[in-house]
Amino acid sequence: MPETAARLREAAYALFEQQGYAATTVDQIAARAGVGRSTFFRAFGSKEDVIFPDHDALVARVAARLATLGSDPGAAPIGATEAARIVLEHYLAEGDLARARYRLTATVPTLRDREVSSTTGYRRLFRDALRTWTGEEPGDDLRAEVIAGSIVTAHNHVLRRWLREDLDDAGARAALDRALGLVLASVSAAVPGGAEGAGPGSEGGDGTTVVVLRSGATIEQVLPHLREALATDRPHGRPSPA
Amino acid sequence: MPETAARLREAAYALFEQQGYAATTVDQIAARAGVGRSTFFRAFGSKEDVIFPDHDALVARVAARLATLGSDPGAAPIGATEAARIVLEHYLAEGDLARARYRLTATVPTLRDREVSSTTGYRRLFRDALRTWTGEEPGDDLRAEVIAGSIVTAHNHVLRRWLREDLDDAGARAALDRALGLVLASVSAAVPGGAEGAGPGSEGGDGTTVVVLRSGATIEQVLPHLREALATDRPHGRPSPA
DNA sequence: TGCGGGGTGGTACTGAGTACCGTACGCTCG
DNA sequence: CGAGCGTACGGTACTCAGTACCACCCCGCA
Repeated sequence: MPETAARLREAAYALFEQQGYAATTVDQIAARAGVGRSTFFRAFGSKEDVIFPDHDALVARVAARLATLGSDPGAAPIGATEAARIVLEHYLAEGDLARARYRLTATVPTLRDREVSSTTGYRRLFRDALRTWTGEEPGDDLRAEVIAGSIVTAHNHVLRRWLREDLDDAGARAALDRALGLVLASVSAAVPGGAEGAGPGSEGGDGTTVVVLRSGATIEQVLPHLREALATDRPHGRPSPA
Repeated sequence: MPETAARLREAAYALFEQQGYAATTVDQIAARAGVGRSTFFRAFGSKEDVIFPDHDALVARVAARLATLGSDPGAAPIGATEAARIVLEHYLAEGDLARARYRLTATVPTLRDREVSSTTGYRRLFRDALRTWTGEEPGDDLRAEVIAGSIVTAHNHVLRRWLREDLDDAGARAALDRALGLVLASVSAAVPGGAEGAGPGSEGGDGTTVVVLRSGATIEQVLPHLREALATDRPHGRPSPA
């Protein structure tokens, strides 16, 4: 926002693209911006922060959107989709600046790590918001975590394609809708819509788990393959396509 | 493995728990271990590396397991499950050391970021291994990315509960099976063709797939639960603990 | 004119990480 | 036995990010 910070950011990006991130010192950035070194660290807390400026504000906006989910379980998928779109729209609005940042983060391991770890914040946000949907308790919220992670993954997948210019703005918006639709559809099956308890018959003490991936066949069709799988003496059975 | 590195690691953990991570200098660690500062940086590339030592070796083992997936599409879920188990077993074998590391990473933001970004390696590994399963191309592999992320999330969820001592070793193993079963079940529906195609008796055109995660039970024990699961008219079956 | 506060520049310091050199120990080959 | 040689170690010196602190200047305001 302030004039000085804008000049510093501009100088930093120019030097990074020209000499590389590691080879550029904070002194050089400050000198190019015509300010002192102290001023740089006042405007941005660190050398990395000059690349990820308004990140916190964006997180806050997503949090605000997710906070409106409240109690209505049906609102979760819609709200999550809109929250993800907030992030995408932010990058679209940044335009070339976002793509310049991508070129940097794709190259410099330090910056890539920084960006990756920043996604954790979004994961936590979505997980907490989705817990009321999945009906889980904090600390035992596997479904919420998985769904949250899938949403973030789907968003980042689309975003990355836009950053690489595989997609234009409209294409990215459409792709995000499709991606989130795919994720939420495949994941909704695991959400207790009617909120039933455990699966049928949880008395098994030996830890055997049978997962039916796609039903529709009769027992008679499945049985021989199941028998074969259970007959193996290997600790883990093989999948039995039927 | 080397004697010197072990002493350094021991000294580092002792000082970190005593004074905190930031307040401990590399000089102090080296002095306590009775070696010079140069030796520390020769053994570990950085102050953080002393906490995450054999990470690369673990990644390599997972990669090796996933590399055996090859072309058989039905092997993907089992192979992924076993690959995730490799990681869990590694932490279980570490025991108290892993929990000491967790206490550190839970406290120090820098270390937490480091650990988070390290999960990216696993995500990439699983994604690449799963691409043949999902039948996607590099760069347009949304499903593979989502499934890979879900597997990693599920694993980390269980691992975290074990680190917090919510679970003992056996409980963690069982929880990982259940968690991965849940994830793979809800996600396999989105895989085109699922696991059908190869394997014994691919006459079932509807793509029903039964995965036995841990055998040991007889058919008679499993059958009633399986019948119940197949009787549901929902498109995707739920995991059926038996 | 005097006074206070925010943005600024400058100086000095700590500590991580790197480069380099000298050295000691152990090995093999002549 | 000694000469060479590679490896691990210790020490020194340097760069640079990040922090703390202080002096300054400009501005509005009384």
